[in-house]
Amino acid sequence: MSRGKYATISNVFHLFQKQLQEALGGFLRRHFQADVAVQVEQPKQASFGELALPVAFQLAKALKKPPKAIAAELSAALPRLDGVKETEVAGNGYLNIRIDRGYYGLLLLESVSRPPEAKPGKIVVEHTNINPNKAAHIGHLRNAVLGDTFVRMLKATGHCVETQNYIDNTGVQVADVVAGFRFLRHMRWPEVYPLTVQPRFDYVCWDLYAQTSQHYKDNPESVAWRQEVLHSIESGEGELARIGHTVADAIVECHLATMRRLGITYDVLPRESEILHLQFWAKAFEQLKERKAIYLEEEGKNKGCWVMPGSAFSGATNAEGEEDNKVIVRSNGTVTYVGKDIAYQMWKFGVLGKDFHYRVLKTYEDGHVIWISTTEPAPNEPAFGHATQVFNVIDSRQSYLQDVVVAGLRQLGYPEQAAQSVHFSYEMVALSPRTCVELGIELSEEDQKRPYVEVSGRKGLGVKADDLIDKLIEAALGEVESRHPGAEANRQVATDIAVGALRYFLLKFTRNTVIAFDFQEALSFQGDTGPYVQYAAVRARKILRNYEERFGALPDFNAVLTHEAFSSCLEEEPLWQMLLACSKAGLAIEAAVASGEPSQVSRFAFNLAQSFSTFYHDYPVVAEENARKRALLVWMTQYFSRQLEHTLSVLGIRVPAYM
RNA sequence: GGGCGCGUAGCUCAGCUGGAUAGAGCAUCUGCCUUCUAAGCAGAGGGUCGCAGGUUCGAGUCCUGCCGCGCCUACCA
Repeated sequence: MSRGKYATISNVFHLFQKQLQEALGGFLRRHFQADVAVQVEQPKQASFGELALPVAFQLAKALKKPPKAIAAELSAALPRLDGVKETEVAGNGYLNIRIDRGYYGLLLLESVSRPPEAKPGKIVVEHTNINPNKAAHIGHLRNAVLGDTFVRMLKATGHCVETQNYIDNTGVQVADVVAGFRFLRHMRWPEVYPLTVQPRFDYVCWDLYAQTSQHYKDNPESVAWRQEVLHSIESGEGELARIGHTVADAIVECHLATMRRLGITYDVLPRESEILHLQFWAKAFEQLKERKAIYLEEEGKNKGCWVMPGSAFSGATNAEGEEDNKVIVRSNGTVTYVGKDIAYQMWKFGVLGKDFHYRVLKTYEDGHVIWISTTEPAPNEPAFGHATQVFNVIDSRQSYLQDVVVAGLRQLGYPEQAAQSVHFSYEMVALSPRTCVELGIELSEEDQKRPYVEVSGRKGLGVKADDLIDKLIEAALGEVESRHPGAEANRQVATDIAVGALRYFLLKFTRNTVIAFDFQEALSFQGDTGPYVQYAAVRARKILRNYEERFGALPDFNAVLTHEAFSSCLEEEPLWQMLLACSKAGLAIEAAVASGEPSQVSRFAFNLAQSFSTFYHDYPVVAEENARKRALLVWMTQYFSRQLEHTLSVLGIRVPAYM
């Protein structure tokens, strides 16, 4: 739980825009007695100026005048505003504003980068949440990368964030793998344990889980194994429970290692086993009954179950046109997953009236500590939870269940917590038919016609995360080797590129787009990709290095870059456009946080990189003969470098040492 | 049946609270490596924004109805 380490970003454009809005708002009140919120847009075309005000359209109705006339009147009456060079009426009534480039350049030069203003409250983001019974696949990666990036975005904008990764170590999926070891492979704990300390134990379980699922399908009576394992795990006694814990703990380690490769980590891992043993559910059950959020069904198909009425969470009706109630406690007295999830969500907000204990699971070289829940108190335990807002990163297929959880909070009398519970949903990652063929997956005729095929852990159908990362590293290594044969850091560079490519690939789609995963696309390092953006960052650094080698040091920018210098140099449109784009980094990240859409950040990074690539091609910096212009170019390179690298750090993408 | 989402260039996707001539990447074609690395740059072709109505100064964007596709709708998670 921490504020960002992202110390700095220059957010001048945002501030400039705000000032302008305020000045204009004041003017409108005085001049037209009109109290309107001044909207500011980005003009469609750069030639229209830097800011477009549709204010005349807003006023047209009230003033009963055509927008164009109002815009003209406004333009004429408007007092001089700091940093505004001129205003212009365009289109059907837009008031376009051209920024004084010299003024703006100085503003950027003098702007002190400072940490974002600390926002009040505490945000809990829960992501990853992979069942600890098999290797992670690309679907899990989308979850983790989205969650991790959103965490970075929040920290970069000054929020206090705690990252949780919930571990369902007592569930059906773990039970099935345990059943596989014990009953299918007839192994006892002493035989299972050595496997768990082998590398890629998660791959062993991947196959075993698929095998067990298939066995259930062929021998339905063997599903009884699952019950036996679950009972053992729940009581915490017996060999099955022991195998279960050993397996789950080992797989969690595998998952943490996989995510670590992508720069993803967590603050705390709350486990299902502690929710069970600390009786979180009993506490929630009390409250749910007491506040009449659920009731005991006395007839019908749900007889003997405690259910939440369908009216509480949706207007959905079933095939018979009746409202669908949701079973929270089964007729045999056991609680469903949703029930436990309600208790967990209450805990996140600190309204359950119970808490975990914690111990340190591991400490990384950089000092980062991951805590894990325990049942026993320990000295100097940190406090987790007690959030003011909670984001649950969970795929959109579970929106129904998330609705039930939120309804639970509302019915319990926690309307604010309900309102602050956000299902940060995203669509699944499927496989393109072409990739299925590559993987040797046989497709039915039906599936061949579809644009994508759903992955299935149960069937062992999917692309394992570590395989994909390995494949990306190999591909990147090939490219790096061809450019820098035998160079020392090639392995590290290839890894940075692979991770950049993967994270970018998973982030470039908006959340509600189904990704049809395709190897060819994911392995591409050209165009709209992570490596393209990294390449721009690498080139910018190289220019700065070359400049220092050639001239000893960077120029004294404050001395050389005057208003006049900026004014004349920034007459050149491409230079101005790039500078302007760079100055919008902070705005882009804030907008992306507001809309909850990490893809906006990756798109911004790409556009910025494009803008620099053109600059790189058109303006040889070090070779520039005019000293003043050379200073401006190298300053711009430095400014770009800072802004892009900040944006990349928010995306969790590293800048390789070379490319 | 109901809930949610999607349908934009050959393919994969952007398009913020309605705004100016609908944008990228890939693929195709044409140029550019004795110049800070060509994982790059410049350019060309390619569109009835699923269909039909409506709302208004203005609709890819909002509303209604269709058509097609996906996911969800378990005493599984």
